Formats: sequence, structure tokens, C-alpha cells
Amino acid sequence: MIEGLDRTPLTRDFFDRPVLDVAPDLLGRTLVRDTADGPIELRLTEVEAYAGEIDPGSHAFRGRTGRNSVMYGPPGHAYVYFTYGMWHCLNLVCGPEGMASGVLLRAGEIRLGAELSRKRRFSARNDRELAKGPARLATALDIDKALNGTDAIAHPGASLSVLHGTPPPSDQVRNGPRTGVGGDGALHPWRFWIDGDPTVSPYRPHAPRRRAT
DNA sequence: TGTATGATGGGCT
DNA sequence: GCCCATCATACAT
Repeated sequence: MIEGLDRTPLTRDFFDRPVLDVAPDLLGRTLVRDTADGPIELRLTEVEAYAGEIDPGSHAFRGRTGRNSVMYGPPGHAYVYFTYGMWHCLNLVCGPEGMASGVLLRAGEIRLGAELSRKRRFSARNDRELAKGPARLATALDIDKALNGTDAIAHPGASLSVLHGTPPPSDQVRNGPRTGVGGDGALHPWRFWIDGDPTVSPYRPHAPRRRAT
């Protein structure tokens, strides 16, 4: 157990708010992943908001598809997608049903179960890199598409849940453009992080793929 | 600590 | 057929 943490679970109501309210409010919260080998806990240090069909950066921008259908469902569920042929990323659905908005969990500090994470993240050079980036976070917590649609509101047998944790003082919360988001979606400063935290991932602007020769 | 580049496959126009 | 909410590696500094 971790000393000094508020272990009260976040409720459905926490996520049933506008995504731009929820996203910064998730910083400092404790993400709990119950794996077959034991629990892993992480303190969230970096997130990004994706505002449904009005947001050019969102998977829901072009409407409902098979992949993004979970985003249209109730808040507090996990939307997990597969990208770049190799990686998974974890979002938490926000707002009322039908809004299709969510928060991408981009980085965090492993506070419990680091030995389990190190086995999956064997290439990490130090513990700060275990969950420094959204695909690293998913790998560190053994999250893949099997968890897509999972209810992350605490309940018996939950494989994923979020606790109240220790939110940072508001003057330590920063925001800026989202990483790797291009086009009009790059205009929105909807990435939120804890200032100075060593587990926050480096910002990278959108870089279009160049065709192989 | 930083930059360049290849990997790798599902989703969608 | 192009795009992608990315990362590991190699190499320079």
C-alpha cells in the first residue's frame, strides 16, 4: 500500500462532465490495474482531451465506426485502440453517452508493482521511462484491446479502476498542444501535465510520414 | 540528452 | 494506398 493516498474510487459522475473539465482533474489520480500476476498502480502525470465529433484530432471526428464505438457509450469506460502496427493506447470515456469524448492517458509514475512493469517494459533504461508515453503506459500496465469497453468505475472484479489519489496544486498543472496531432486539431491546447514531473513524455509536433523511396 | 529512421498492421477514404 | 493520439535503436554530443 502507498502511504498518504486517498483510496476512494472515482465515481461515474466524475467522468460524466465535459472532457476539458475531466482531463486536468485526472492528473495525480491513481490508476489501478489488476493483472493476473498482481496489482499495478500508477500516478497520472500527463493526459490529453479528445472532444468527440467536433474535434479534428479525435477518432470520432468522422462519426461512429466499429473501432470508436466505445467512445459513444457511457462515461468511465476504457477505450483501447491499436496503432502504428504495434502499440495500444488507453483512453477513459467522458461526458454523457453519445458525446464520444475521452481522455488519452499519456504518462504516469508507477507507484506499485514496478517489478511487474519492468518485465513488460524490459527496454526501459530506468523506472521513469516505464510509463513515459501512451503506448509505454499501456504496455507497463498490460493493457491491450482485450480491455476495450471495460468499465473502469470500481466494482468487484474490476480489471481497471481509478482512485482519488493526490491531485497536484492547480498552479502545477500546465497545458499545451497535443502530441502528434496535426491539422486543425493541433490548434487546441488540450494536453495537460504536471509541471516538472520527470515521467512526463517529451512533446513532439505532428510529423507526416514520408513515403519510402 | 538529443536527433534520425525503420518497424509494422489495422482503419478508413 | 495512405495515415496513424508511437517507440526502440543507433549514433552524435
